[in-house]
This record gives sequence, C-alpha cells and structure tokens, in this order.
Amino acid sequence: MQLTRQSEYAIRTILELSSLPEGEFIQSRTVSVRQELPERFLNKTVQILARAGLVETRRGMQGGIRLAVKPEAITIADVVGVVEGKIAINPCLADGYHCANRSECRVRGILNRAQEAMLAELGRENFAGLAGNDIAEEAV
Amino acid sequence: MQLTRQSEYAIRTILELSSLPEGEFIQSRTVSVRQELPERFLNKTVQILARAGLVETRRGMQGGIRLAVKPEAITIADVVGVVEGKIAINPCLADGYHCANRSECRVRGILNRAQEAMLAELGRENFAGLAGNDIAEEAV
DNA sequence: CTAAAACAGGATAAATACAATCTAATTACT
DNA sequence: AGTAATTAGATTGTATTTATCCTGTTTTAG
Repeated sequence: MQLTRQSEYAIRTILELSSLPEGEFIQSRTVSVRQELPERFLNKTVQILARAGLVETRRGMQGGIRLAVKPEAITIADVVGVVEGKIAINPCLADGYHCANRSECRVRGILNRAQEAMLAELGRENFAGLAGNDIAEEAV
Repeated sequence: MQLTRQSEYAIRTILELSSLPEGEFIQSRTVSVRQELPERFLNKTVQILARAGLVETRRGMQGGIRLAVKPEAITIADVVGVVEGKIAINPCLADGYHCANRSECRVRGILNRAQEAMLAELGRENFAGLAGNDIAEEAV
C-alpha cells in the first residue's frame, strides 16, 4: 500500500521544474543531484513524464527538460497517475475486472470511496502552490 | 499502490465470520473453499488475525475460527492495518522516518491528508453493516 | 564537420516484496 | 489412542520494483 519510489522521484522532479522561471530548461542530471536521485533511473522517469506530455525535453548541448504545461495545471494525482497508471487500490477496482457480484459488493463500495477520497486530496492542490510560486499562496 | 492480496483475503475472511451466528466456529478450510482462497496461505493470514486479537482459534476436532470481537467493532481499516502494518502511502509518512525539511514539506502535507482521507473512509463502516446483519442496515 | 553534450530506448541485472507451499509440531476433542 | 484441526518455521516460486548498461539519436558549440 505504497506509492512507488518512482512516483516520488517524479513528484520531486515536477516540483523542481515548477520552481524554475517559465520556459527555462534544466538538465535532468542537475535534478538528480539536487534531489539526490539515481541519475539513470531518473532518466527513465523523465521519459515517462515526457511521453505523457507533462515534460518537454531537448537534446544536445544546452538541452534539458522543462514543464510542457503550466504548474497550475499539474497535481500530484496527475503525476502519480502517469507513473503508476490508473490507480486501483484493489484489483476489483481496476478497469476490466470482472466479478460476479460486483454491483452489490459493499466492500468494493467502501474501497472505491476510500480511493476516491485519496485521489481527491492528491488532486486538490497544484504544483504552482506546492512549489511556492503561487500568487495566492498566502491565501491557501 | 495496491492493497496486498492478503489484505483482501483477510477482509473476506472477517466478512465471512461476521455473517455467522455469534460465537460459532467455522473451519478456515471452509472459508477458503467458500471464498476461493488458497488454503495454506489463508492459514497464515488467519494466524495474523488471531495474533492481533481479531480472531479466535480453536484446535482439534470441532475446532475452527471465529471472531474474537463483535463485527460492530471491526472496520476494513482495522483489518488492513493488522495485515499490512501501519499504513504509510509514502515512506516519508512512516513512523521514525527522518527528513530534514519534514515540517515545511508541502508534498508530505498533501500525501498525509490523502492518506487520512482514505483511512477515514476505510474506517467509516464496520463489519456488522458490511455483512448485512446490521439492524440499521436499511438506514445506511 | 566534428566532437561533445544531453536525452532515448531496449536489454538486463539486482534487490525486494509478495504469494504460495511444504513439513512437522502442537492441541483438543472423542 | 486416534483423528481433526490450527501453529509455526522454512522454503520455494513469482512478480514487481529499482537500478544499471550500452548503444543510438539529436543538438549545438567551435
């Protein structure tokens, strides 16, 4: 019942990128050093974020990575969803799962509500606020 | 980000026990057959539940297992907590974890709230209600 | 145009954790 | 005693997670 380490790495990467001036690139190596993350593994994670359209990459000298969308538009729920795929805290909540008494199962109902409650919290605040560069930060 | 299968087995076991007449024993083998759970693995799970004081066991002929407390006093959160230990959806939320800026970390704050929200839902309803032998069931 | 910088991506290895099984022992009832 | 049931530790099997390696491709500085 834990997020993977890769999810945390991704969160910290997005957090790092969110605190940069808009449009600026930073090398993934720098992220790995600053956040003390294993460099090669982080590269994989960045690829996932890039394929999902959260991060933009540029190769070659002066290359690096940056957000592909505004930090205001990204939440922890988004990042975790990208890295781990659609979340299902129990197999019976996953898409395509078949269970005879799926509809009447009260356990499933509770698990579902618990999952929704968790995801709601993970999606409540965006990375502008998390990175502390949100204008309304004081008002939160 | 999933409960272990063992957690689900435990939930289904408690559910099965909750629907029995109070005080009655049932063999763990019967539970494994009815719920289609691997018998030997379920035995392990029952042991965990027994050590935690949720289930009572009796050996020998006419033996079996039964709830050690009333179904009203058990929630899914309890069962999962027993099987998986204290839940921490990220290492930084676990007891004894040390992190320099633990206090100001806003990510940690969100993860914590998400976890609490989930646990609150998992603890909202008890097994009397879940097993359908709750007087107030219709009113839920 | 070439060399270096930086990401891309597949393959693979190492480490963990999860799930399941096996064997033998203990307990309790008849 | 004999049988039925749980107890417990050891062990095996499997899947997932984490991490690394190597080679390739793109970009740009010089």
